[in-house]
Amino acid sequence: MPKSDPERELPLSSAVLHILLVLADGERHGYAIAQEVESLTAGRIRMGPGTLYGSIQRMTASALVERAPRRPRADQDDERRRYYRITGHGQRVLELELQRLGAVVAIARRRRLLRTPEPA
Amino acid sequence: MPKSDPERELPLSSAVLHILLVLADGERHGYAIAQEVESLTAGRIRMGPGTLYGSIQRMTASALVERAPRRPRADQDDERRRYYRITGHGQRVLELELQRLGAVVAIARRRRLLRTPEPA
DNA sequence: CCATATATATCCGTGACGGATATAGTGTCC
DNA sequence: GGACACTATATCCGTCACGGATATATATGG
Repeated sequence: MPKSDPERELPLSSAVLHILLVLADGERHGYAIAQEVESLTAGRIRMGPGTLYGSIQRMTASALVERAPRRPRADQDDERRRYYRITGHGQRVLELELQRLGAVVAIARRRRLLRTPEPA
Repeated sequence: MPKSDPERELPLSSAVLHILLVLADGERHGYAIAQEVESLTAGRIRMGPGTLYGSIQRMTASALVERAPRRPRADQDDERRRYYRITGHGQRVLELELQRLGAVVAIARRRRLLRTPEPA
């Protein structure tokens, strides 16, 4: 049996899913994550500081993400920023969750509950 | 402005989404909903009685679902059952949520985070 | 008849959510 | 230079969803 079954952590909350989705693209600091989630979802998902930093703390504790050494060149850095990256475990959990959601959407399409087709 | 904006109720919890998804197919009683959610999701989503009846209560209070008069022929009925149906409001909320999830899945596919294609 | 499945309901501990608040550096407009 | 908005993180804490435990009762199958 596997040490820690990623399936056990599903389903993810909306906040956790979107944070993982953004971090899967590369390292980000907290505030940048929140901004990118908002633009990525056309403003539908907005995270206040409580949800943002609270979620990051819980996700760090469950090893979905981890602190990353500061990256940008010092001259364009902001000392206050704290960077995070997705872990291998986080990637596995994210993929499982996306598969699960993909299956839900597929069922909805088959039942004609979702008219918009998958865009190319 | 609309009387009650369905977008305001998103994102849905996993339990609420799946209950709506099952009820969109037709009336069901509580226990049947839980069973169908489990089979529909290949056992990935299981609802204990607390989540099931608690969610139904909250969903009734927010008019996503409503009690339905008992339907089956009396000779094959079970008096204990309570049937529920999705409301027009519930249908609108469900469709919006499915569109939102479809967009998330589409983003994941574009980023190669989800390998499985949409099945025909 | 006895166990299991069906069916609903409530209780309640745990914990996520998220607005409010605090702090402080940065940028910009007038 | 002062005001204001934005950037950036963090904690506090009230509210409420979640979900296991428990209770109750009928239906079903061996």
